[in-house]
Amino acid sequence: MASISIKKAGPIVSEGQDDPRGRILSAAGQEFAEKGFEATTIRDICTLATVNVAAVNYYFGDKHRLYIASVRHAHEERSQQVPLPEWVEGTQPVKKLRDFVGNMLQRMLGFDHPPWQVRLMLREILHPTDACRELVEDYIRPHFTVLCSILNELTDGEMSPAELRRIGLSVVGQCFLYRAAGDVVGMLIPPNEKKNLHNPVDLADYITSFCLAALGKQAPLSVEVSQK
Amino acid sequence: MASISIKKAGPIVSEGQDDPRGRILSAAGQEFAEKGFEATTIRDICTLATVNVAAVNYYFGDKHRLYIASVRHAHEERSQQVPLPEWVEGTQPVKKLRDFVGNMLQRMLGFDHPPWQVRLMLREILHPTDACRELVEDYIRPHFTVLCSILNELTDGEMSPAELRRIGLSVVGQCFLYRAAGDVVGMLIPPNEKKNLHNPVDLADYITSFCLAALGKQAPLSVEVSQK
DNA sequence: AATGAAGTTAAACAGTTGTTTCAAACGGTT
DNA sequence: AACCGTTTGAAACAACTGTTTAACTTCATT
Repeated sequence: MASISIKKAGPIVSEGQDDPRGRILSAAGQEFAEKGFEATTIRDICTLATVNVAAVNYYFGDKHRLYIASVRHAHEERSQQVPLPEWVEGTQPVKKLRDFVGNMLQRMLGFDHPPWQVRLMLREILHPTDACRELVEDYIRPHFTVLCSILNELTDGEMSPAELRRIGLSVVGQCFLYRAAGDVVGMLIPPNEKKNLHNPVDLADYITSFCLAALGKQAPLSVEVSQK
Repeated sequence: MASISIKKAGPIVSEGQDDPRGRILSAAGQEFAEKGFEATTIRDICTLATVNVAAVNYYFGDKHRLYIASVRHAHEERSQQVPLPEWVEGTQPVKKLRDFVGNMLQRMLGFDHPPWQVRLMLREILHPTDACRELVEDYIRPHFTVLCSILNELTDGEMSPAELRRIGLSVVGQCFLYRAAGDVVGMLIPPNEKKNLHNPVDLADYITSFCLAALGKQAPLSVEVSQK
């Protein structure tokens, strides 16, 4: 009746080929990332996962709880795929900032095709649902906190937490645009320019320079760039 | 049979209360902006517009063409609602940049509740469909071109078009984050901080300062801010 | 071998979807 | 009034949706 027992993932789950729950989770993530919650059908997911339609209800209860679980699955996987860089004691904050920006772009844009995990998280950021709070607390906030502490080092503790957060958002915003509005950005700039400049490495160098210059930790862009 | 005559809007359409086509367009825009294409039903739209379900097919052919039309309608309306500022001959480029950023934030964030037009366009930017190309060419590119020309003035023509575009994207990105990821930003910062700092005026001042400092047209942030 | 829980299946359910049909109502012109 | 193209209306259509049912298999434990 009211008590439906739903199979939960144990602490250690072997996500091999004979793990229906894992296959559903992976298939659901890809479909949800591609088409969104409403446009994705349980039948599509189950076809991709090669399981019966009833399996979703059996393992997750319903479509909504499957979505929640797939978002969690996505950011857990992505945390492992692209972990935060670790710095040795005494690393220059300038280098830390450059590493962090490069890491963030790597995580957001990926090497070639952005993995579905990021696209799914992006959907949740843009149009938050129940899955958003956990995503923010477990994934986004920790990263943002690291960024703010780097900026705090960089400015020798001269700035208030509020100012640090605002600067942090400027850093994130510049990266975020390429991830969220990448298609439109690609339409605004010439194709060859996109190939030459819009790769994780050059973008990270540029965005870091832009921010360092704004903070007075490096010569302004207009001077430096115009001289080269 | 194959030739279905669809009522097209003439050059001048009175969008009064007795204009079913206009009512459908407006209702569709709001619904699409709120829920997206798939999750929005024709019946919802027609109920909101107080017309019969058959009216959508009569005036627009099908749901997809209604969507295309409503995106066009959205950016046409928004262009009139928040036109680009006009500057008198000899206006300082610094002021132009500040005006432009303020204008962009106004357009993106709105005064209080962001109008549905912007949210609909945002959806198209994030997950482009057929309606995107027209949106970019008629709405986004003209604005971006103005921004780049302001940056060109500001840097005394020292920078290449490619560099100007990249800096332009830095400006846009900082604004875009608050619009696209506003909910998550709101979760990352304390509530009172959001009220105090995250309004169009203060944000425009800050973002402009950040960019001017990066370009060496103003003292760096860390010095200026830490002294006040 | 018998048991019973766990897993899987095809089929069906009730509700909603976009779209179409066709008759009625409208509004101007003859 | 009679005509006509244009617009509206309620109802129906077939297809698809998430979800459930109940029969079936699998397989370790007794």
